[in-house]
Amino acid sequence: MNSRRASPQPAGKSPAASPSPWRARRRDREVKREAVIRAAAHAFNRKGYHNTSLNDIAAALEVTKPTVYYYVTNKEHLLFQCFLAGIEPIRAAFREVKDLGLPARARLNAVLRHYGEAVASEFGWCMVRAEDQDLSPAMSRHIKALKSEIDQGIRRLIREGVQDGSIEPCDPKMTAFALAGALNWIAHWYRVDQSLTPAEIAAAFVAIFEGGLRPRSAAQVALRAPLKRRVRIAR
Amino acid sequence: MNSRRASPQPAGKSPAASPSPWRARRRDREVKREAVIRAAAHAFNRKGYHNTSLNDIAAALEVTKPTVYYYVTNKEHLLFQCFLAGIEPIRAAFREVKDLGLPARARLNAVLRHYGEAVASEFGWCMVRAEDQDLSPAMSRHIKALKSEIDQGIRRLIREGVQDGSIEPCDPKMTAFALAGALNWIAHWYRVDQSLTPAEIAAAFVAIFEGGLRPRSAAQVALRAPLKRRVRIAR
DNA sequence: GCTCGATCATACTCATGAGTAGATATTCTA
DNA sequence: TAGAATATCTACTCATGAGTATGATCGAGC
Repeated sequence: MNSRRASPQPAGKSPAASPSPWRARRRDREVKREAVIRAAAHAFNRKGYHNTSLNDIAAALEVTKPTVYYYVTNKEHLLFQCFLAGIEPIRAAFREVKDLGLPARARLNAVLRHYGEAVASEFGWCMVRAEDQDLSPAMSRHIKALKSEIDQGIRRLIREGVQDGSIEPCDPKMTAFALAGALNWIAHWYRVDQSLTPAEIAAAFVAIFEGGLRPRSAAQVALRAPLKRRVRIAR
Repeated sequence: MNSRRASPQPAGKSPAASPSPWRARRRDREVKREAVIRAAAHAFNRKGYHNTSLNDIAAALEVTKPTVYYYVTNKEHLLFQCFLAGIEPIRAAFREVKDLGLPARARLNAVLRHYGEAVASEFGWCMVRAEDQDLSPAMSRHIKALKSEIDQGIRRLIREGVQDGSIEPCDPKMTAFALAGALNWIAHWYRVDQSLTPAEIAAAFVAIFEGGLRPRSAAQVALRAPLKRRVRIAR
């Protein structure tokens, strides 16, 4: 669509040389573009996608609608950008944790903590709530693929955990749904209840997932080798 | 608005006598009204609230828009009716379980099972996704109150469980958020993945909540005695 | 000072969808 | 069978919001 920027080398200049006057301009433009995306995320967060008009977003930035369209191609792309901003930290968490040599449950917990924080972030709503229903088929496929990547990553960690004995045997699919669901839901209530930080919430949730509701007695935990958490009955 | 039904006694007839020919008529009307609500729930389910027009709903019923308006006052009320239909079984579950003399965890599990089934039901989407953002302030308050009632009910069961020793000590608020969130999220994926029945899913989730991810050895499960003081040393 | 491209505003178009006014058809009762 | 409810349709109004055509402005380089 927008092809103005298609040829960044004005032909005839030395290619690799000087970042040239554009660099600054570009950065400037990029900064504004990001401001638009942040403003959109904020508005979507508060009022929902459908109840937010591009006029609203423009007004929040103290510009007019065509200005917004100067930076993004349309509303759907705007949502998509918010989605990407929200999901990227989660993908990063998977990469980060990959080669740490930890047992799978520890890796899973680390990922879930990042996941929870991402959902409670500015872009959490957009990430969690970008629905097929609101999107063109192409965009829907794209988003679904990214979501699925996360889902599969969680399932894989669960499977690995069951194999290395750090996770109680369970159905990886259902368990992944339960974990992700609980965390996703944070986006629905965090807005109104900010008594905890995202990190605290994520940590609390991970603790709940780990232990489960059923009370556990002290003795047994010890006999699982590599674990450090202890429980004691104080009579 | 619609005041045709305002004076059911045509003045001059004996008031308390004969249920009169109206009864049948009324039932008929009620049947159609429910059909409208079901059709709406179905459409909301598939395409979301904002992407469903009343024309769509009318078309699904093979009538026209004004006919739909003959049975419901507006789109928002329609969503509200769907919400009520979805949430009622959950409220019923609380009542049902109340005087059963079970330990709190068993009562909680029963409620959660019903909860999960409700979310996976036809009206699950509407119940879970009826957002303040889409509703008038009055309606929003009403829905929030009903949702809060459920939330408080779950928290109460958790607290009772911690007291009677059937539930591991935990923060009731966070735990309730985690449980409800995981179950609510079913509404997002059940549509596309129907490999399990709602009851099976609910049961699987409850099992996950109970046990947690941390492996537990076989022996210990048996020794859950009535009441003991337990202290957990975390980290 | 002039030109050119980047940026932004004014003032539209156009489609969609909620909700309604005012017929018309149907059915039940007297 | 007249007439009164009841039920449904045709044909609108009206507001909103996405997206655009077009022109003004501003700053950098010559």
